[in-house]
Amino acid sequence: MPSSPRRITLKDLARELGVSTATISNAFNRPDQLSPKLREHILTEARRLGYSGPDAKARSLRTGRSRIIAVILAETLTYSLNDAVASELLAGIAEVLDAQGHTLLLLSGRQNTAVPGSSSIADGFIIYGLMPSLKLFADLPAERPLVAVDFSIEGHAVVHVDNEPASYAIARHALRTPPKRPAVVNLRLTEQPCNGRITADQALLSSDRTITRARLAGFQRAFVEAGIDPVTVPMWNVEENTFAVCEPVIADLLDLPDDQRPDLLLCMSDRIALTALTLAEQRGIRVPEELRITGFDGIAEGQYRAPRLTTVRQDSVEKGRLAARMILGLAPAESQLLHTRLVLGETCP
Amino acid sequence: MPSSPRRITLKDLARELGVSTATISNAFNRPDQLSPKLREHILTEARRLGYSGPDAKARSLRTGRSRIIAVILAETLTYSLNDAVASELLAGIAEVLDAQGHTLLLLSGRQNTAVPGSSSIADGFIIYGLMPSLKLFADLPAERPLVAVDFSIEGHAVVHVDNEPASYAIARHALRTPPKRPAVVNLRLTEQPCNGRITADQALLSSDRTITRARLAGFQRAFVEAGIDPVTVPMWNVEENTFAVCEPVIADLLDLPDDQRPDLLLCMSDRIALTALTLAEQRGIRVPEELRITGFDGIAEGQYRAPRLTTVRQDSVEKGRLAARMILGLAPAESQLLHTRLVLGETCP
DNA sequence: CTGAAAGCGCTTACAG
DNA sequence: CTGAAAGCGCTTACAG
Repeated sequence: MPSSPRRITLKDLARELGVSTATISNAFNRPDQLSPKLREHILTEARRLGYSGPDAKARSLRTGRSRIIAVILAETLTYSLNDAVASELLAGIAEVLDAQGHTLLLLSGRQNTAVPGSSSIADGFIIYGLMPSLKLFADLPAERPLVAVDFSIEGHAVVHVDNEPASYAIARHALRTPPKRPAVVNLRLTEQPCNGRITADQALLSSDRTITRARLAGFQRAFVEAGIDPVTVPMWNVEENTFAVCEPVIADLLDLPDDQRPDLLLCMSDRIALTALTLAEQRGIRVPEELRITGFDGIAEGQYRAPRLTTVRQDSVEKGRLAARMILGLAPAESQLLHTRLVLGETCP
Repeated sequence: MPSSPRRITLKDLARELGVSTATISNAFNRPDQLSPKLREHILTEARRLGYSGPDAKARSLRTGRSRIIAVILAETLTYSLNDAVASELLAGIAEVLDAQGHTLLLLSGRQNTAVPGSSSIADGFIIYGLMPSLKLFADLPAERPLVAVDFSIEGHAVVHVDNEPASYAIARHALRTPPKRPAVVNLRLTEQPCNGRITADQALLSSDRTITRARLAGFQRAFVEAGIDPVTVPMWNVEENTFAVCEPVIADLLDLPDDQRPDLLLCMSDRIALTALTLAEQRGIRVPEELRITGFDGIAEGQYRAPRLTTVRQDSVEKGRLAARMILGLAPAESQLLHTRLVLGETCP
């Protein structure tokens, strides 16, 4: 019995205890296949000899299942992990996976060099946000389940929210008090990167490329209904949903001369709206008296402050739970449209 | 050539192309082992036949390495993903792993039933925060690298920050303006769960159980130095670093009669401090005139607002990067103490 | 540069 | 309830 530094295997343990490998395997995986007494003996001895259960790599090869679900995020992991909406989604996914004895593998469609290699380990895939290229999908094992969140992939179930009606609803609410100078701050909506004012010659992404196009459509429907020609409403665009990237755009906008500065800002995300709120406070611009602001998402940070953000709440946690249930086969893999809720805060009463 | 629904394997591909399996494997893994021309042919045909590269499960079993690093979080995944400090840590870890072609598996030491089973797939482990039980470690493969973050495990490298000196520094700064009624709001520091005022008979966790004990020690050193007996400083405790859990505790504290309400709050986290700031604003208590507040962590949310939080900045992203480098063998597996930085905002000038 | 063969550590019908 | 055996899909010395 040479005590090699090598890790003990199921086979070693079987030999040691004088039983077959099947019995050891059953002790760990199918308690009903052997007497409780023998099972107890095996588990005790296993612990004593330093065997901590069947190796996951071998098991997954043998069974074809790893109990790992991969989430592929359109953005970098660094960005996604610090984004409240993506974090909520992940939390919802993790909640369900965990309860079902599965684990979460995080991949990024943006920077990741490991996707082609590592992805085949996962039992299923949840894809969040638009991928920079569709080539990625070609590398995913076609026979494994795949659910998309917040965008559509031909032939797969999608979980998304009612972006257009939600945007329409919040814009209609805001326009009930007629603004003098309404403006829209878009999130990554231009064909070419643009962090600032959108000029007339810039092409916008189509709605199959980004959900923010649907949000703009909702705003514009409300403008038309309120008798405002959408073409006359100035628009800004933000390339990334972070304070650092929003800040110069919002500063640019708030630093316009008083008679040009917008008095209503329809923002496509809470992050944009919160940035506007902070910069307005710093400049002594009173919210909502001189500037009304609306957001989108309903993240905690916008509600756990004073004044609270007027926004649209989308339940990203529930989006995550739903996607995870679909992947695990606990819910039918049918596209689901989640509804949102108008949240009236003090930034646009 | 029956086109089975089964996924094509390396072996199938070898047979199809009339070469050996070794050659196919080399085409994907060791380009230098075959002619570029043959390799190109193989890769092209592979794509045509729907073979997207060697199966990760089989590869990991064969090589013993999965290119997966597991992060085990002390809290639930739901909590951790929504906590700014944990998210920053994860972002730092992900950044390094990604650059090195590795991926991130998220596990929770708190709720996870899958840890025992799934953990053996990972090449290494990063453990964040104190585990509820040390039994967990017994199930981790002993021969794989393990790095702890923010707490110590016998025999393993640790990445942590200078909690005591940092807390001392910010308390000393705050006490430079003598407070009438200073108070401390602790984070999970009592032996028994306590969400509210800490009474004299309550035992506190020892410093090998929680980093917040070191933070309290730093505060108390500054109190003594300022001629204030720490025993006379009232303390509150918060069980979870979320707005929802902090809110009742802070409300309790702010709703004391004016002559008992603290005028200086040393908080052990930015989340606690931000909750205090929000509730103070809602009550019309002026910060910093009537109430000065300090935090700990330096999260973005505390700086991207007005007034900005006076706090201690710890670079959690760098903590994550460092831990990941150690796990991958890019940095020596030696314990590292990171330094923090005092950040003077407007909540305690 | 290529091929035949062993084996990574399991699970699972199947026969007893 | 237990045991012998096949095989999951690869990678890697090794011989040629």
